[in-house]
Amino acid sequence: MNERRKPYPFDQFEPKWQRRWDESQVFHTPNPGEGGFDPARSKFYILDMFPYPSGAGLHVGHPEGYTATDIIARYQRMRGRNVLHPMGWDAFGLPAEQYAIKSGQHPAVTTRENVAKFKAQLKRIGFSYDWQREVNTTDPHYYKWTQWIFLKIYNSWFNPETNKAEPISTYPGNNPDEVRLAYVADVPVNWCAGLGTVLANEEVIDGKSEIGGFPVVRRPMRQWMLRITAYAERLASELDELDWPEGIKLLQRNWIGKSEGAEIDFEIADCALSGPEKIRVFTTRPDTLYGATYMVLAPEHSLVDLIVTEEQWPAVRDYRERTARKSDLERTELSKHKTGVFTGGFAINPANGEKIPIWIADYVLLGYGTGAIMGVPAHDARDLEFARTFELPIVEVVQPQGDEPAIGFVGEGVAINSPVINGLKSADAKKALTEWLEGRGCGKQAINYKLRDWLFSRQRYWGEPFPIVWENGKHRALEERELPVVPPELADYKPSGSGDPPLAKATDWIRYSEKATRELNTMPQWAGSCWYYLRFCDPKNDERFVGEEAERYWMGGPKPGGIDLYVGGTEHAVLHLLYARFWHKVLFDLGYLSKPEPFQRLVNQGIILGEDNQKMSKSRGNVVNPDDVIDQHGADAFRCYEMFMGPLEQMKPWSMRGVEGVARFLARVWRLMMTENQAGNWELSPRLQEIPPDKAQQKIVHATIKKVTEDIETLSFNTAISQMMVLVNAFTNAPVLPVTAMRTLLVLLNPFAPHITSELWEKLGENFQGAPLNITEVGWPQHDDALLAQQEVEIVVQINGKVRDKFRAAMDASEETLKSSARLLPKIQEHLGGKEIRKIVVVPNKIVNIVAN
RNA sequence: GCCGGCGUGGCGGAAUUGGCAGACGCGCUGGACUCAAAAUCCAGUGAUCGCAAGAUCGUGUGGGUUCGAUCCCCUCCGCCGGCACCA
Repeated sequence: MNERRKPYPFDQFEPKWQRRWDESQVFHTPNPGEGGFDPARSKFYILDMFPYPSGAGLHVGHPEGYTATDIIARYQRMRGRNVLHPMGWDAFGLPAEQYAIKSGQHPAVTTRENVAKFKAQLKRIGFSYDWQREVNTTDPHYYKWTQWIFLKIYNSWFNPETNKAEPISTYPGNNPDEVRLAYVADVPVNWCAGLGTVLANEEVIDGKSEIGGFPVVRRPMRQWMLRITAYAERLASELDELDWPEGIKLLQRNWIGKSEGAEIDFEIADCALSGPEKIRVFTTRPDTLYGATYMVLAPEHSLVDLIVTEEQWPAVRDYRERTARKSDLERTELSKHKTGVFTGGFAINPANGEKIPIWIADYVLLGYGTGAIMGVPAHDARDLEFARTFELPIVEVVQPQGDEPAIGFVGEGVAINSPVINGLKSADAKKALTEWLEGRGCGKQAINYKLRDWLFSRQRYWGEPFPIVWENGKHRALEERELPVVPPELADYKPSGSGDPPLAKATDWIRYSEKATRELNTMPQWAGSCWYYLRFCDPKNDERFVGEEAERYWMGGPKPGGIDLYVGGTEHAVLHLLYARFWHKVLFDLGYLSKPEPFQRLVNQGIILGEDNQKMSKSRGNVVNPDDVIDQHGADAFRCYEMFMGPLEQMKPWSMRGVEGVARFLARVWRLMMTENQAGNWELSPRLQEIPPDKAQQKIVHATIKKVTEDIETLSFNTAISQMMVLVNAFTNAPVLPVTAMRTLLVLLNPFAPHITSELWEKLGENFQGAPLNITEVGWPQHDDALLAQQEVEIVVQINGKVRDKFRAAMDASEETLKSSARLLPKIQEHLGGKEIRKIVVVPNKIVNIVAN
C-alpha cells in the first residue's frame, strides 16, 4: 500500500463542500432590488486585485491575498453584512499575444483555456467568491464599456475654474481638441523595439521595458495621451483621507512629485531677432536668483534655434544629435559627469541686470518645468558640477546657519549678496523675491509636477481598439451605439517593427466608410483594470457600465472611498492604483459615481519567497504549486498555512514543514471531535457531551473569541491561528468536551478552514440539537468580558530592574499591600541583604521594582 | 545619492501608551505506544557556567534618557523596496 493514509479525510469532504457551495450558490450576493436582498444589512465590499491568467497557472503568491480577503468575507457574512466578494480576469496582455505570434492561435483561445485553469485552481482552495459576478476584460460585453468610458474621457475637458472634468460642450474656446482629456500628440515616447510598441513612463525601469527587459529608446511618435496631469493636485491631496499604508501614499506622492516655486522670465541679450523673446525658467529657489550666473536649456528646447550664434551652430547641432541618439539607459548611466555646449547667446538676469551665458545640456529635461533652468552653482549640486566643468562663475547668495561652507550649500539659510532680500531667511526670501518679480512683470509663483500625461496607446493586437475613426487627418469619436468595436481576426499578429500596429494588416476592417479609417492603436493593459471594480457591482448590465442603484449601494458609504478593503501587491503602487483613481475621478466629476475615490482601505500582501529564501522562479526551481500542496495536505491546511507564515504584509519564505505543522493542527481539531472505530471509519467522539464548559474552559473559549475577532479586524491572521491552537491544545486531553465550546471553535475557525469546520459542524448537528444545520447560517460569537476577569494576578518582583521573584495577589490590590508583600518574600530579603532601599516603584497588577544599593 | 521599511533562538515568527523577551509553529532531544516503523501522545529545548538550587549574559553596533528599553532619542552597520540629473 503506497498511498499514505490521510491524517483526516480532507480528500473526501473538501470536494464535497466545494460542490455544495457551487450548487446552492450560497456565496451569491443579490443586488438591491433583486430577490433575496436584505436592505437591513450594511454592505461590505472586499476586493482582490484580479489576476492576469497566465499559462503557468496559479502560484502560491496569488492565494496569499485571496485567502486573507476570503477570511474577511466569510467573517463579515457571519457578522450579518451583505458582502461583495468578486473575482475576474485581467486578460488582455502580452503573453497571449506573443503565443499567438508563434502559434497563430487566436489569443482569445489561449485566454479561455488559461481562465478555466485559474478558475478551477481557485475553486479548489475553497474561496467564497460570487462567481455569478465574474468579469473578463477581453469579453466584448466588458470592453464595450471600457471603450464607452474612453469616449467619456475623450468628450471631456478639465475646467480649472471648477477644478473638475466637464463635458466638452461646456468648453468656451473654439478648438476643443486642445483641451480634451484624451488627445493625440507628437511626443517623444518610449519606443521598445523588442516589444514592438511604445510604453508609458511607468512601464520603463532603468531604460528597459518592465516586461521582458528590452532596451527602450526615446523617439517622437504620434500617440494617444490621457491628461492625467490635470488631476495631479487632486490625486496627491485626496490621498490624505484614505486608509492606505503611509509608504504607498508616499510612493504616489513622490511619483506625482509636486514642487512649489516660481517661474522667472529672462530676457535674451543683444537679440538680433525681432520681438522681445524671453526664456522662462522654473525654480524652487527664487531666493537664489542673484546667484544665477548662467542659464541652461534642454537640447530640444524650441528657443535654441533662435539664440544660437553662427560660430556655435556646428557644436550645438552635434550635441543635439548625440543627445537624441542616447537611450534612456545611456542617459542615466552617463549622468555621473556633466556635458553641455555654449550657444553663443546671452540672457539678462532680471535681478541684477547682468549678462549671463546660455548653454544647452542634457541634464536639463524638456519635459519638466519649462525645459530651461537658471544655473545657481553655489547652491545646487548639479549646477555646481556643471559650473566647475565649464569654469563658470560661482556666486554665494545663501549664508548657512551653521559653520558649513556656503559654496555647495543647498539647504535653507539667510540671503546674502542679494540687494532686494538681504538678511531674509530663505523661506521669506522666496516669497519676497517672487513678489518683487511679479511687481516688475517678469515672474510669478508656480507649481510643477513630475507626473506626465499618460501615454495611452499601444501597437498591439490583443487590447481594446479605440472607438475612434480618422477623416481628413482629424480624429472623431464613434457613437455609443457603435460599441463595442471588436478587433478583426488576423492571420499574423506580429508587430511590423516600424511602429505600425498589427491592426494595420486588417485592410478591410480599417476601412470604416468611404472617407474614414479606424484608429489602429489599441489601449494599454491598464485600461481594463481601471474600472473592473465598478463592473463587479453590476456585471451583466447591458444598458449602462454599472447600474445607478448598484453603484450607489456598493460604492457608497460615509468615507471618500467606496471599496471597504482592497488587497494586492505593492507592484501596483504607482501604476494601476494611480490610473484607476484618475478614471474614477473623471467619472465622478461627470456625475456617474457616488464617491471621489475607489479604494478606501488598501493592504499590500508581502511576497512569498521559495524555501531557499530566494524569489520564486522557474529557473531557480523553487516554485511551489498550490495543487501539490492541496493534494498532500488539503485546501484548509493550505489556506491556514498561508496565513500562519507570518504577518500578511511581510515578505516571508515558504516552508513545507510549516504546512505539515498546520495540517497537524487541523488533524487535531478533527480528532478532537471524531474517533476512528475498529472498522476504520470515523465517527463522533464519545467525549462530546451536552454539558456546560467549566470555568477554565469558558475562559479560554472567550479569550479566543476576543483574540480571533480582534486579529481578523487587524488582519493579524497568524496570531489568530496561534490562539486557536492554544485552545485546541487545552482541550486535547479533556475527558469530556462540551458541545457548545466545540461549536464556538468551529465558527471561529470557519473563515480560515471552511471545509473541515463545515463537515464537523454537520456531524455535530446530526447528534446534537440547538443550532442551525449549516455553519454558514451561524452568527459570529461575542466574548463576555465578565468571564475573562481575573480575581488574582501574578505580580513580578524586581530588584534594580531584574526579576527576582513572583507572587500572586488580589486583582487591584493597593500599592501599599503589594509593596509590603514583595518585601516580605524570603528570596527578596535574601537578595536585599544589607542593601539600603532607596525607592520602590509599583505598577498595579503588574510589577514591584525595588531600587536598592 | 535621496526617500521609506526592516534587523528578536537552529528556522518562521510573538510581545509596544516603556513593565516577566521568545506565545504559537517548525526543527531537535528524551519518554510512552509498537515485534518494528510511521502516525499519535507526554516532557524538555535562547546562550554560558553549575550535579542542583541558581547565577551571568542576551532583541544588528555603540552610546543616551529611565527605577525599568525589543519598544523612546542619537551614531554606525546590514538587508529589502522605491526614486534617480525633477531645477
